[in-house]
Amino acid sequence: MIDARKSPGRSPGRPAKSRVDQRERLLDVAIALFGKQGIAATPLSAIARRARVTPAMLHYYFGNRERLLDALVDERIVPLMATLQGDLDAAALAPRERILAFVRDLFALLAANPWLPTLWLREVLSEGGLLRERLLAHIGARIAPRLSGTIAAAQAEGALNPALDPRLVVVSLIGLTLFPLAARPLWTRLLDAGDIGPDDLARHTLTLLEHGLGASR
Amino acid sequence: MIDARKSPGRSPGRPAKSRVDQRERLLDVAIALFGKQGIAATPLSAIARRARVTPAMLHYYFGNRERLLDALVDERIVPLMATLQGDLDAAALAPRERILAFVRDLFALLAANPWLPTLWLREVLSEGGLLRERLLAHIGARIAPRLSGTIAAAQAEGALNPALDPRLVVVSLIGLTLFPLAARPLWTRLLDAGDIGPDDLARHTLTLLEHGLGASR
Amino acid sequence: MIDARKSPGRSPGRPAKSRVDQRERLLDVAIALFGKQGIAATPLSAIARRARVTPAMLHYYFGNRERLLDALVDERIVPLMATLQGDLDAAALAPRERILAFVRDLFALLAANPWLPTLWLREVLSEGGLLRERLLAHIGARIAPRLSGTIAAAQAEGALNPALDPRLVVVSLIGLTLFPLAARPLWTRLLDAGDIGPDDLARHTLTLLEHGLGASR
Amino acid sequence: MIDARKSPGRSPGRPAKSRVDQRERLLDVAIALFGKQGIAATPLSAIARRARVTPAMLHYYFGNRERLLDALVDERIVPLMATLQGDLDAAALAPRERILAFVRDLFALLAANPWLPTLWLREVLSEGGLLRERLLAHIGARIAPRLSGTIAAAQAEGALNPALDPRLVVVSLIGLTLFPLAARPLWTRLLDAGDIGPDDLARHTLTLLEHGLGASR
DNA sequence: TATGAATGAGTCTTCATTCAT
DNA sequence: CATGAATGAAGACTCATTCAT
Repeated sequence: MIDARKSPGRSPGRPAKSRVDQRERLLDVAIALFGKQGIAATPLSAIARRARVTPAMLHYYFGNRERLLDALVDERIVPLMATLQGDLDAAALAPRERILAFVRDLFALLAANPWLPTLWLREVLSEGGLLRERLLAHIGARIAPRLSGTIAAAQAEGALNPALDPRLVVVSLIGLTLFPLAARPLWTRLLDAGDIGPDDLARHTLTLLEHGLGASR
Repeated sequence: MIDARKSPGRSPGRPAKSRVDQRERLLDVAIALFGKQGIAATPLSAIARRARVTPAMLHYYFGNRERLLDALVDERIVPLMATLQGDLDAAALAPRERILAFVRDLFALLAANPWLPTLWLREVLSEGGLLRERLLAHIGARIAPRLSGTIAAAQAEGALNPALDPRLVVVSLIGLTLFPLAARPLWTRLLDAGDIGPDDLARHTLTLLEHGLGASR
Repeated sequence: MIDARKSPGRSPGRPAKSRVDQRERLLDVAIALFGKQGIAATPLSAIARRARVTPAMLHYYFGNRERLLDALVDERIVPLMATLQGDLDAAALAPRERILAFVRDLFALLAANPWLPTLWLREVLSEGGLLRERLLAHIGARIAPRLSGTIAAAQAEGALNPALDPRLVVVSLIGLTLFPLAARPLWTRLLDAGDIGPDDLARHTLTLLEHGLGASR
Repeated sequence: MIDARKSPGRSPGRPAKSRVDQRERLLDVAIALFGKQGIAATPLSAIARRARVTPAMLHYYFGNRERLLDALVDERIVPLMATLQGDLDAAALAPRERILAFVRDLFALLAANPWLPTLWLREVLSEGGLLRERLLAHIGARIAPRLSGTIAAAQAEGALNPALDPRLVVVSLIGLTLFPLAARPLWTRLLDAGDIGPDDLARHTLTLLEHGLGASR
């Protein structure tokens, strides 16, 4: 399962404000703003203001802008991907089940971290995205091959239409999960869809995938 | 069908350099860079350098940054959308055919204008995107309602699984077209998929949609 | 007497637009704007826009900004001062009468050229004024000595309090004429004095000069 | 009485450099240059150069150009006006005495702050002056009505020629104080009046006000 | 005679970064 | 541990000026 993560709960009452806590808080603020406005459009001073510290303190904690991004990736984004990787490795499940678990957990992950879909779209998937190079190695090594491997296995088992290119199935999976969540504020407005929640979305996608991807019988 | 548009062919050798030509050339350069690096991350000086003019000249032609974006939207993006709108209006075709034509033309449009998918992802779909407000009205008025209307019509005809929410079908359509093209450089690298062209992608998506969206029989 | 000058009347119907006319028109516009906003705050482009020509044409007619100012001084301001000089030279009148004529004509001059008081205050009298050096020689040679000479003569005749320093009388004369007219928009607002016209002002000043503030006995 | 104010005396030798001191120093430099050259003609870079800091530091202390002007008005100009207001409120004095005290203090004030007369002429009294709106409210509320009220009271007491319009007396008072001081560098040169000091000027003006130009009988 | 195209220099402003305290 | 002071570099924009046509 996926845990919401968010800022590490500091039980009020304790003196709090340990060096580590402060650091986490700054990362929280940074990631929220980066997700909302994009990294290029978010100056350190904006993060500092929101966190009610001085810009100098961001340097104190992270050294410079680049290293703040490094920290963001290493401490906030990469850890989130462990679950997904786990789903794909779960040897106990049939390939088809593993894929469905992956999609379900991906939805949960994205819904639990609202900053993630937009950030990913803008800063990882888009050319010139500021987190791209930082994450490529990781995805390329741990997620992508496992995912396409699992899909190929499902096809071998007859659980998936063998005519489809497994690599394109990967692409489609992401396009049907990440994208709808990232664009949600938009289509909510545009299609008057305030009533559609992430769960409806997940269910819709799974239906679409199963009927679309299923061997025609 | 979709025409590539790009810069209006100036046969090299002729002096050319009319005011209009120059303007078009600057828009070409601007849109290419905006697509590649994002708008916020592209200073006017970068556009000027690429076009081998001074930044002052961009002001000469467009007044200011905002108005450059206005020009981009009005002269380059909005016109592209006429075809798509036409597909959805084609009263001669059955709803199901109209949807397929829309997807096919959308693919063609995105493939012919390589700057478009990323730009759209970053600057229209993402919160805080710099073209968002400029285009929302247009999409909301001309594309979105026609598209979901056509889908509903297809369902009424029994050509589409009536259990699906038409609004979510819209979202899925975009997620399966715009997104894969925008992210292509990425997954090409990640999945070692240099051999997959836009046509393969289009075919794959149409297959997926037909089997997924089809009435279950 | 003083003539209103303003732009040289081009009777509509004639082809007009001779080179000379155009030049005059540009000077009209320039002097009006300079008077209203100050010279430093008025770019050539503003003058051009108001005159419905291109900035390049201002260069065409005047060469550059400096020379436009030269033209303004030589062709518009210096000629206005001839009357005043004449008043002071009028040998037929007694000194006291010459002074009164000077004040009266100064008022008329300033009232007939509404741009003049502010322009003079800002650009001649204030340190760093942009017309200062251009006009100093002229005033120093033709107006100032004549004026203080006339005052001294009036004192010699017993028509003026001999205890007053004639040079300070000069200063006071200007302070009681130029200044009230330049600041009129302000005190009109501030003192709710919309009903006070230039004539009232002139009458008041002459009274004040002749009798001071004292109750008449 | 009026105190000279100027920059808060930092005895050279001590490190000083407190935030407040630096700020005051920058305001000193700014106000001096604005007085000398006019606000529109003084770029921040000129102030910075004179103060031997970078332009960025002006932004550090004041945020932007507008706010620098605000600070100037609030911290340097408005406080100066308290004395004048006090003079007019002094219930112990007869109206006539209050007016004389006002003129005397106004002279002292203007003489002690050499930047003030020109600045006021150019930036408050002239149309389009950059401090105009910022100060109008203040003058309109605190100075103007008290002054014309006091004048009317003096007339009621028979201490002032009742034929004069009190509002025009206000204007004349300013024209005989502010203007001569603002234009002093000019008439000093023009009338060869290097020997006339502010005190002579004050005395002259008071004489003139009380008796006019007329020979004493 | 007049101007469209173009630019260099300069202005205001923002921002990441440094450093002494 | 934290920050106030300060700055260099860069960005958007304005403007006087030039020049070929």
